[in-house]
Amino acid sequence: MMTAAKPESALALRLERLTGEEASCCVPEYQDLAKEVAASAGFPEALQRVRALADENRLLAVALLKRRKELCACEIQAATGLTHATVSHHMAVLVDADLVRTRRAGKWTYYRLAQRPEVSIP
Amino acid sequence: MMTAAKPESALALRLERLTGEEASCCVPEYQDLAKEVAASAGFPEALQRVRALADENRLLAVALLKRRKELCACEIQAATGLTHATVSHHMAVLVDADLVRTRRAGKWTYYRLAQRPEVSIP
DNA sequence: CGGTCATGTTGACCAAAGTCTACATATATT
DNA sequence: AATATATGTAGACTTTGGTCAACATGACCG
Repeated sequence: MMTAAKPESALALRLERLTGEEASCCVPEYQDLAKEVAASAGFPEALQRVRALADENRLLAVALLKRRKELCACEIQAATGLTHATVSHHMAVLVDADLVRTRRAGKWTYYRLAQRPEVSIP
Repeated sequence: MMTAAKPESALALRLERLTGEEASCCVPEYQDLAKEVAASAGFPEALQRVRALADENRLLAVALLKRRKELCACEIQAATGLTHATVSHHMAVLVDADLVRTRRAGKWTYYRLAQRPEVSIP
């Protein structure tokens, strides 16, 4: 189900590395602020959401789901012209980001937008 | 100034390629809908915006700009721990996407959020 | 059951994008 | 002018991530 690993963000590592070096003007202040923001509740979620939308085909999928309430995987495949494997991958990313929900009906898997598919700056 | 080329979207090419082949269920319908949506006014802009935000450091930058009204490049460098070259690159992406504006004051370049830095599903 | 259809999963390939060093430009200061 | 500071640019390197073919799963139907 597309496990989204979070192995110690590169940003956090870089900020850590920077600590103590050349404190030119107001480095520590902005460093602390950055750490605070990056560690805040909404930041990782917001990042995951915008990254999920930052692909032409995934954005198209959610845009289509905004117009048709539900679409099955094969319909999204038809709309995008991708292989079913790629469609499955993309939809998993959207589901992981909680932008899309799934409903299983027999052989078919239907996708629909989550209640609040909004994205915002954290 | 970071020219964002738009060389005949891969999606459009794939949709074109698919036309006429194996019209299984309702392929043409969703194909047409997809083309219509992808070609609509808001789609390319929305895609550019979410892609601009879909990076940890750029999202951090706009999140900081949401708290401090203005930041100069060196402050963003301090906050992210990146080199000034990389910061310059990232901010250019945000400016290109019209999420951030610049103001030049002597040696310093100040960045602030654009009036409507919202992102939405097209 | 055995077969077919719709979908999920895995591994490999490759293009896109982030990052850095080195160099260039611009503004201010002495 | 000459030097220092702040930022932009160009090229190379490296990682990320989109894509597909091949295989696996799961549900329906004869």
